[in-house]
Amino acid sequence: MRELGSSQPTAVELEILRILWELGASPVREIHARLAEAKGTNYSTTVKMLSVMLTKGLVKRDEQATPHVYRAAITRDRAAKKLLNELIEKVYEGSAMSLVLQALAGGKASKAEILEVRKLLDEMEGQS
Amino acid sequence: MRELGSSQPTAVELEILRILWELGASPVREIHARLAEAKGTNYSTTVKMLSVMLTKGLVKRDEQATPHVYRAAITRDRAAKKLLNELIEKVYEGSAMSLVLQALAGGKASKAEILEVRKLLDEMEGQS
DNA sequence: CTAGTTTAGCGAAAGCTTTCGCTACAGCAA
DNA sequence: TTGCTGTAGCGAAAGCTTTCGCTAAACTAG
Repeated sequence: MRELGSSQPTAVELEILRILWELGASPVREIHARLAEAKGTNYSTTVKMLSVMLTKGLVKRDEQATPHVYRAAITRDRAAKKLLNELIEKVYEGSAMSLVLQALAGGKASKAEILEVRKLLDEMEGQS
Repeated sequence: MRELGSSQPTAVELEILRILWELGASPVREIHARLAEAKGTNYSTTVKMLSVMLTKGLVKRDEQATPHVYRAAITRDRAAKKLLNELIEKVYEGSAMSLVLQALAGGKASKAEILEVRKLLDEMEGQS
């Protein structure tokens, strides 16, 4: 019962994705440097993780280049949306707004950001 | 490097929490009925999961009552906030608004919900 | 070419989560 | 009491993620 090409990234996988989103396409060495900095893990571990992620379709690699270059197979925004939907589904059974309210109630939004949200709300109301 | 009493709920744990949030405090039998319906797992599994969750502090139980009654140790909103913060941290390194925009852009909000968000935004601006 | 370094990968170990078999005890029924 | 049903729990198996040792191939310097 596994959906094709849709595994959710696990903890370490997400950590690697974040590095790739930040650095852009990179060779293992660079990715490892960042990962080791945060977690002190072995080079082999990084290589293995990337190979696992390749199998799962979470990253792609250019084998032409030497050393091989890896890049994220999904954008940060798409990943966020996926994880978010999962979260909404799991915790609130589908009510996105409940979650949004939670996030907003967290309170750290700047005026500029609030304005941006308002703008989006306007658009949404205009459409519906 | 484990924070005391702060394990994040795993997949099945979250499923059980959701059942508890819905039903309120319940005996194993009830929880199991729901869980089995969704996943077809064994009664023993449910009991074990609850005992694991008890150890982790995710649920509490009244042992006076027979059969024992379990209830969630955190509210739905607190759990959501925790998971959300984790998500924000992992994916956007702290910018809650980026994520909120993602959620809103999902688009399924009703007018009533949008209004509610506006109200909250008003309050926030009033305070700052 | 040769030795040393970097890159790639496999397979297995370690560590969680999830699953269940088997045991035991409590309460109720005959 | 004896047997039956519902409840509780332990310990180990199964399954996934994460880790690394060891091997080998590719590249670089001398």
